[in-house]
Amino acid sequence: MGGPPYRFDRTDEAGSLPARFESLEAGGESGEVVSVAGRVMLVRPQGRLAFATLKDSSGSIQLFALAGLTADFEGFAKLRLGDWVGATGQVVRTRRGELSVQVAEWTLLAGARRSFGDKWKGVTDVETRFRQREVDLWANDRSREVMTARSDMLRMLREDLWERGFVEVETPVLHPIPGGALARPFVTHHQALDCDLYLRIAPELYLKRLVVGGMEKVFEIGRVFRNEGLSPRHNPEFTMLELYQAYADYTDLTMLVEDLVSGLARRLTGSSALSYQGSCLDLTPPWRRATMAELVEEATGSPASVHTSVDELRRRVASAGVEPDPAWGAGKLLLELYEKTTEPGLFGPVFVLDFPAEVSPLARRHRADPDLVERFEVVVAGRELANAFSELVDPDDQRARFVAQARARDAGDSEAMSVDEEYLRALEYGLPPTAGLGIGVDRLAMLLTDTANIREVIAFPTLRPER
RNA sequence: GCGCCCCUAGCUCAAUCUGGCAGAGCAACGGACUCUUAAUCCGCAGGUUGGGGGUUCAACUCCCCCGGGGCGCACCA
Repeated sequence: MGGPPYRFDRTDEAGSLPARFESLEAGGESGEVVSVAGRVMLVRPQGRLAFATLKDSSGSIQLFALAGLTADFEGFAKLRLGDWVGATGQVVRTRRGELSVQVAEWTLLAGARRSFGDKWKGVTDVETRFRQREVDLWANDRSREVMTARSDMLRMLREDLWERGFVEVETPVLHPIPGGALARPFVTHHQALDCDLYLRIAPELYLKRLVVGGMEKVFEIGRVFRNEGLSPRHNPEFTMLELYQAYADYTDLTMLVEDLVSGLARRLTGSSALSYQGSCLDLTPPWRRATMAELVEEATGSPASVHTSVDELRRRVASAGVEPDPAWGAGKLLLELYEKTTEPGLFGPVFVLDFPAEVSPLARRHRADPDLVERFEVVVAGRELANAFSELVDPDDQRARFVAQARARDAGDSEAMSVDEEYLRALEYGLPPTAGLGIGVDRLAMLLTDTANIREVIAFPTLRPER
């Protein structure tokens, strides 16, 4: 059979050569033969000499071909940008000081029929970059760096959690009832079972069932799907880290979040104080802790809580520019007030503590105030990064919260939850005191790679299909 | 979903404001060149200006519809 070879024996990565041959002088020959492989990024044919820049995933190296020395020199001089080449030869340094592989033998590993072509500007068109990520990754080093950083981040996250005794699990993506978050799901259909299934909006309920079963520390890093709009901070499918720890409450998780995130920043960027989109972001613990009520008062100048009169809350929500729904209680009104007046001004890192029970159907009531729950959101760089709470363990209270959600759902709230009997049955077996945490992994990757658009950290972000 | 902006050669961009022959660099193709570094030089080719309709003697340019994209708003992580 013809065509390109089925394999190629590479001895060295391009990026490893400069350090190894640091002492080689200009015009010098090392006497060492290496084989390298990669993509041709530039070609500089020059009569009976030719230079090419070869790039692999570790870096670049110059190939140096000579008519009298290189097999099929004519073919080499005709390489096109984008061709994949394997080359073998002695490592030399040219007279001008460029470390090179002096090509004796070479082979075309894959020809590029298409090339993006511009050596200087590469590919900048956003649509091309995300629709044809293969071209983006080839043309833009930065894109590969971001992908690699994301992988490093995930590895470190897992290592951290394993060291702390957490067990990684996988739970269903296809859910008979979407639960664990307030969001509109994607619907699909199973032919053999002849029933609709929903792509998960959160793994939460299944993970807590594992805790019921005795798995005291579990986590899952997985894709979740929400049928909502796209934005620079929202992709319909995104990656969530959720973890559950028995015998712990939400205060324990504040410390865990601080440690995890600042530790990642330090190991990935070298410092727990980093620069994000031109702003200084210091993730060194401890982070500020403040209740939602305190923050609203701070931002608006007058006190507000779930115990403020509904009339006053309604008035203040209206003056913040939101038409209050008559069905909203004090809790929902306070959350609206917070989201409109306070959250936009937060940069963080800050723990926003103690949410209204009304808007938190899976969280346990606050030990000091039954109208609140023990829940926090983490705001970092002006956006929500994580959400956590002491888990609701009482099956009767959970049923009541589900029923309230179902009523809202019947009243037209497409993001409200349904009553999940399977989950209630699990709770009846006994869920020990447990704290649970969710972190938006893509947003964490954005922070750590200093990228402004969630699409930068997702290899193939959701786009409208080409027609 | 609503508002504003963008779409010109394979890539990066001019020409659009003020309607008057669609251009350049890179890539590609042909050629020259024995140390280049975005090599250089000579030559050649490359377009239904996102699609459709309208106004006009004349439309990349002005108007309308459609498609795709970006940002903002809304919702969320």
